[in-house]
Amino acid sequence: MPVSNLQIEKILDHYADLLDIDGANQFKVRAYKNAARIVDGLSSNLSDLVLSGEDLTRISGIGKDIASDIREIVETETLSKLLELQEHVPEELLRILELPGLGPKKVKSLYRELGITTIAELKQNCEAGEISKLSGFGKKSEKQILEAIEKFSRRPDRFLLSTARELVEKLLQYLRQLPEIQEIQVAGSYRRAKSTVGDLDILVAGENREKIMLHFVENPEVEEIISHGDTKSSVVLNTAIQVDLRVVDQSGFGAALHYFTGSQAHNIAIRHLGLQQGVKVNEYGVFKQKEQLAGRTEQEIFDCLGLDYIDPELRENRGEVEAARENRLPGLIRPEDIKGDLHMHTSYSDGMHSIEQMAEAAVELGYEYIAVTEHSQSLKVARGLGPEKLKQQMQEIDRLNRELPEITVLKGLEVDILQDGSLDMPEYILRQLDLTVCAVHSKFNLSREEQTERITTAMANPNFNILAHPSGRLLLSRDPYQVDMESIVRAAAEKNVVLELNSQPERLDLDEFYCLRAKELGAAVSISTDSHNTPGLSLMHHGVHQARRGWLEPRDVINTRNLPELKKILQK
DNA sequence: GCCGTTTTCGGCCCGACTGTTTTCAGTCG
Repeated sequence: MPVSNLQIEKILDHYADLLDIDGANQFKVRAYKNAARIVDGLSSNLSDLVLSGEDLTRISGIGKDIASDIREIVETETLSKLLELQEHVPEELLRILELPGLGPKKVKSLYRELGITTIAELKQNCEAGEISKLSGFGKKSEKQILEAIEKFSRRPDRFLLSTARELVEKLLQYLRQLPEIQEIQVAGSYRRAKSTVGDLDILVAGENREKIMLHFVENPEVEEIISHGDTKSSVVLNTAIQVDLRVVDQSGFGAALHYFTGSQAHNIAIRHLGLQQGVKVNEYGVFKQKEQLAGRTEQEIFDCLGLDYIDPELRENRGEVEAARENRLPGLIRPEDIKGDLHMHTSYSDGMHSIEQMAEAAVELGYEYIAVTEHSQSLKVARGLGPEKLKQQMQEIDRLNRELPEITVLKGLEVDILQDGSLDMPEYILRQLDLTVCAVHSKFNLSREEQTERITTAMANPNFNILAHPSGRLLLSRDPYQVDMESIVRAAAEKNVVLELNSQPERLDLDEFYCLRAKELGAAVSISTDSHNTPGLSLMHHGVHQARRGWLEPRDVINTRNLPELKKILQK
C-alpha cells in the first residue's frame, strides 16, 4: 500500500523530536519540523510524486537531504536514520515530550541522568523525590510533572470547531462584563476556522491590564491557572479546554490579532518577507528600527508589506503570501452566496420534519431551492426508501411545488453505493429524479484499491450526480476509509460528478485539501447540510468556512447558482 | 538541513512566562 502523506509527516516529525532530544543543531531540528509541516499541508500525494519521478526539492523547505529521506520512506516505509537514532534515543521519550512543561532539554536530562524512558518511570522518580535533585529542576517542577501526568491522561487533544463556538460565546459574555475591555476578538485556529481546535486564543485591547487579567483567571469556570502575567495568561476551563488571553494596546491590536491568528507557518512566512524588506514584524507591529510603521489594524500590516488582505482561513502558508503579493488571492465564497441545500432527510426516512416543514425553513433562509434526499432501501437502520415509497414522495413533492411557489423542491435520493459499485435503486427510478447524492455507508474496511474501484465504478453511472461525504470520516472519532482521493477527484472532474462538502461539524468532508485539489483539477463542489431536521439547515456556514479554507470561490460551488444553471449542471 | 532580487556561506521569527537561578535557560505558541 502506498505510504500516505500522514505517515511521512509522522516519521519526519518523530525524527525531528528525537534529534532535538539528542541535542542536534536547532536549525536542523527546525528544518525537519518545518518539512513535516509542509508535508501535512500538501494537497498532492507524495508517494505519487516520488513514483512519477517528480523533483521534490521544487517544494520550498524540502532540500536535497529531506527529499531523499522522503524517497526512502516511500520506498521502504521507514527511515534508516530514524532507526539508527532510536538505538541511543529511545522512542518512548516522545511520550514524555508531550507532557506540558517538558521540552527536549529536560527530557534529555531525565534520560541521561536518571535513565527515565517511560511515563511510569518518570512518575516513580517524582514520587521518590529524585527529580528535584537534578539541576534545572526543583520541588515545584516535581509537583507539576505529577499533575501533568495525572491530567494528560484525561484531557482531550482537540475540540470540534462547533463545540468551541459554544464555549466561546459564553466566555465572551463573561469577559465583556468588564467595562475596561475596549475590543475583544478570538484569534488562533478558531478564527482560521480549522475543523478542530486545540485551545482558544483571546485577544483584548483595554485599560488596566491587571484588572482584566484578574477578571479572566477568576472566572468561576476556571479549573486551573497555568500562567498569570500582565500581558498573557492561560487557564483551563472546567470543559477541559485551554484558553489563553492576551491584553495589548489599541495601537498594536491589528498586529497582535494577526500574530495570534497564525498559523505559525504563515507568521514565519510574513516575518521572512518583512526581513527581506528591511522591517521587523512582531506582535506589536511592523517596525523600521524603533519606528512603528503599522499595527492598529490587520489591513495596515498587510498594506505596509505590499500585500492584499489575506482572509484568516487562508493563513496556512499554502501560497497565500505569494498570491497576496501578486493580487491573485481568491474571492472566497461567503454564506450569503448559497442559494439552496442539496442534501437533507425528512420524516419519510430518518429525518424529524416533513418535506413541507423543511421547505418552509429553507424559505426563511432565503433559498431558491432544496433537494430532498432520503436514504435508499439497503440502509435499513435509517429506514431507507424502496421504489414504492419513493414514488409516493415524488408525488408529494409535485403537489408541494404547486402549493409553495416561493421555493422549488427537487426530487433526490441519497443512494447507497453497493460493494460492487452499483447503485442501490433500479435505473428506471433514478432517471425520474432531479439528482442523486451517492454515498458509501457500508464495507468501510475494503482495501484502498477496492474502495477506490468501488467508488469510481459507481461514478461512471450516468445517474450519479454528487458524491456525498467522500471520505466517510468523523472528526475526532473515525478515520476516513482507505481510498485514493486523488483518483476520486480526477474521476469527478472527468465524469462530471460533483463532490459534496458535507457541513455536519463532525464531518466537514470533503477535506479542505481536496477542495483545493478539486478546484485545481476542475471538479465542482456542492456544500450541503445533510440535515435531519429544520435547525440542521443552518449548519451550512460550517461547510462554507471549510470551503474557504480550501480556497473555493462562488463559481466553484454549484449551489451558488440559480435554479436554471443548477439544472443544467445536473443534466449530464 | 534549507536557502539566496546584496549571499553557495552564514544566517535561520520572536517575545512572554516560569522556575531555578542570581542573570538566565527552557518551554510555549
